[in-house]
Amino acid sequence: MKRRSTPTKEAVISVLNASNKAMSQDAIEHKIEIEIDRATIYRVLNQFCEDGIVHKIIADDGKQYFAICKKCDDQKLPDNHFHFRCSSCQTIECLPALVHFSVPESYKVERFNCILIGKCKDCS
Amino acid sequence: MKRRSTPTKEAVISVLNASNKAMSQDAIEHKIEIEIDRATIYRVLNQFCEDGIVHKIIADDGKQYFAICKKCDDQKLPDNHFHFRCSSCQTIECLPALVHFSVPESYKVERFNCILIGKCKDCS
DNA sequence: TTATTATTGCAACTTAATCGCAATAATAAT
DNA sequence: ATTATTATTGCGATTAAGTTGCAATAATAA
Repeated sequence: MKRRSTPTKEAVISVLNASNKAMSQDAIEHKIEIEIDRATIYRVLNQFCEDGIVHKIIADDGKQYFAICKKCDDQKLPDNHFHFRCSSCQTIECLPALVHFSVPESYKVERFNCILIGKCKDCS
Repeated sequence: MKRRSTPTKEAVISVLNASNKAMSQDAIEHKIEIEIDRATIYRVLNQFCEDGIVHKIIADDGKQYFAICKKCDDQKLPDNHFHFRCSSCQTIECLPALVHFSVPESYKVERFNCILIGKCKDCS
């Protein structure tokens, strides 16, 4: 499916670019000036994920968060670092720390979703 | 609140003990012989989590999974290891590998939720 | 045996996310 | 420019996970 550039996509990208945090659909919707439907935002975000422009984090609240991470562009995995959720200010951000692990014989790891929860630098 | 022992609690514990995997409320309900309400199972599971008998994992599908992990009884954190979700058989299990990380200055980590996704030993 | 209160089932509710479909609009073709 | 193609959007409905209030039930203490 060929992609088209639309005001919605530009608005979403621009909000994510302006943020150094991962954002939920809800947070993105509130940050955008123009009115965009919830379903549309999800569709656009998921498309960005498919295209590798954005990565999705499932936080320990079970919700989806989306981020443009400048640091991890050149990495093999699109999203190979830890994420941090602050239990005070409820924000989620990418950490520089990469995830390292070893798995038992004959397990194959395709991707991962690793969140640390605690107090961020502004809240501790 | 003092705890009482009930058939529901015994059934849930017994199912989790018999499993070497983490289980969702739904999976637990289907495995139990007697009929138990969804809300009750959640309440019992969350109580077990509070009491440190069971630990809860939020998988990358956003759903809650519960496990009794024999390995991590004596650890400082109740749940300080990686979890693995098999993208073929959809099971989630505790891995022996502990989570190691470093965070930037002045971040305080309280707990974490780390999942690796891929093919388990039976499916690879 | 009775009293206390933790537990349960039921129904209703909340929230996140998805989906089908018709209308709209970005791009390609003429 | 104009038209045709089809990706995108908004709307409404829907699904699914999980929670909550409340009255009835049952485990434990008295």
